[in-house]
Amino acid sequence: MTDSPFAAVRHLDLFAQMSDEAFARLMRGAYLQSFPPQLQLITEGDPSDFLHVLISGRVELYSSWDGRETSMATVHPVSTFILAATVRDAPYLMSARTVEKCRLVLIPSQDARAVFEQDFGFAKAIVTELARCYRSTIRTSKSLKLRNSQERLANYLLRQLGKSGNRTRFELLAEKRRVASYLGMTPENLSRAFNALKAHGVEIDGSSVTIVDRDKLLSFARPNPLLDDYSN
Amino acid sequence: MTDSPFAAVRHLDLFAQMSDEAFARLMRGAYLQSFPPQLQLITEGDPSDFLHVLISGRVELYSSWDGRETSMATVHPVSTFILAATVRDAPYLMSARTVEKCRLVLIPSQDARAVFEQDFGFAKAIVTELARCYRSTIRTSKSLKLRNSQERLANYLLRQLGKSGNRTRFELLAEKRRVASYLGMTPENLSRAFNALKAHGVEIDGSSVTIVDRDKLLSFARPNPLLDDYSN
DNA sequence: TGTTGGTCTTGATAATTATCAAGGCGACCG
DNA sequence: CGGTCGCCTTGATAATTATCAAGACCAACA
Repeated sequence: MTDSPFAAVRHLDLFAQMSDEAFARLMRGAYLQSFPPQLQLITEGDPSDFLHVLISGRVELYSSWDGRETSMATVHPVSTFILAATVRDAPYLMSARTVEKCRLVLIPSQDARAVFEQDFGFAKAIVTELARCYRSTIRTSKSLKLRNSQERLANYLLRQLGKSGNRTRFELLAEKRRVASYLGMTPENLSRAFNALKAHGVEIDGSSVTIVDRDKLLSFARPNPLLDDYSN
Repeated sequence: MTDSPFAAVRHLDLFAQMSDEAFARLMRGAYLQSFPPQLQLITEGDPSDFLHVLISGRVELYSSWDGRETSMATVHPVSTFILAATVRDAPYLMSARTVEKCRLVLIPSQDARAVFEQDFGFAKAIVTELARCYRSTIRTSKSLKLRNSQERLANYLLRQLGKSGNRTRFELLAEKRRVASYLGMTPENLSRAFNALKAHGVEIDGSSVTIVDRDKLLSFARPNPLLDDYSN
């Protein structure tokens, strides 16, 4: 086990402000593990045994009820997930599965809680991170309630456009069925929504999206920082 | 200005763990204010000037986009709202209006942030509170994506039933149009959903709800702690 | 006591979204 | 190279939800 994955953890905002001693205590029981694609890491409802830090690969968070399933988020490296369940010592609210081959650092939840009780810097960083997650989820909820599926897709594409550095052409970072579920619709509906957006300056070829007319898309999507700016 | 509202603030989980000194510093610039019904307290997008503590009355949190509006939550005393915006020093994501006559303690956000930086107890309490809010919002989002409107209403009624101490008859604590918006539907649709639930053991008379057959409602609603138990 | 304004309900209709079925396409693999 | 599998798309249809319009009800109030 090399030192580098732990260095990557250390550089995360969540762990950067804590003392070396507290970080060492946190990592004492932590370990790095690799997982194959499509492996279920977490089952919702289970007790939160580990704080997960994704080092490489992608992880999908999803939830189920009564045989239905919905994609809640995709986690990209390097970041943590299920922080809230860990600090509350409560069951996971979402399941997690690897999308591709992944490396994760697993930190025993009781260690995370113990260090949280002792290290002020860690506690402060957790506040910042949880506030960010909370606000992000509020935005998701607003988007679901205030917009129809075409509008959600249009704004999703604009956000992806921003993340890709405003190159007019970019790749969807997940399969369409996953994107559909994330946006709260069926794959069929997503397909038709893409067709509808052709009239608003969007071209799609496989997983490659081209924003032909950004202004036209903007005037249709009406993005709003209170729904679409996930940075704060 | 009597001392009692500040005592009520002190007893909130969020403020109970901090030092007397830190609490005093926090309250130095705080003040109690009364507001009439239907008054807009906060406009989404505005900078977060004050951490709000509701002492009496009810406050509705809501959001708008493109002329549409949706109810996000109803705040009951004694509790805080817009904590996340305050700690992140970010714009409010939701607007707030009084439902009835309200008394609020307003704590300058910069004081809250300053004390948060200094007082470990306060920081820890914020973590707990934010994690609770975050998980609550995740549940809302899951409910919106995994359930149709009748199922959302059925489970909402079961939650209200629990809150009322399982008395079979209880009052809706908000106008139906507000409940409808909170649950992500129109008032007309809510009205029809209530009619549909008659077949599953629910009787409605004005704002008074009677659960005639709890088991029948349970078998229709299929409540799940991962969606409906807002306590942790 | 009549008026007024709001909410709630109901019916009719439209829009949105989901479901079902079939076929196309591409990747992977024997 | 042919076959198989999964994903995506399209069409047809159904279910869900929203919109529009009208009327009932109720509380506040002059």
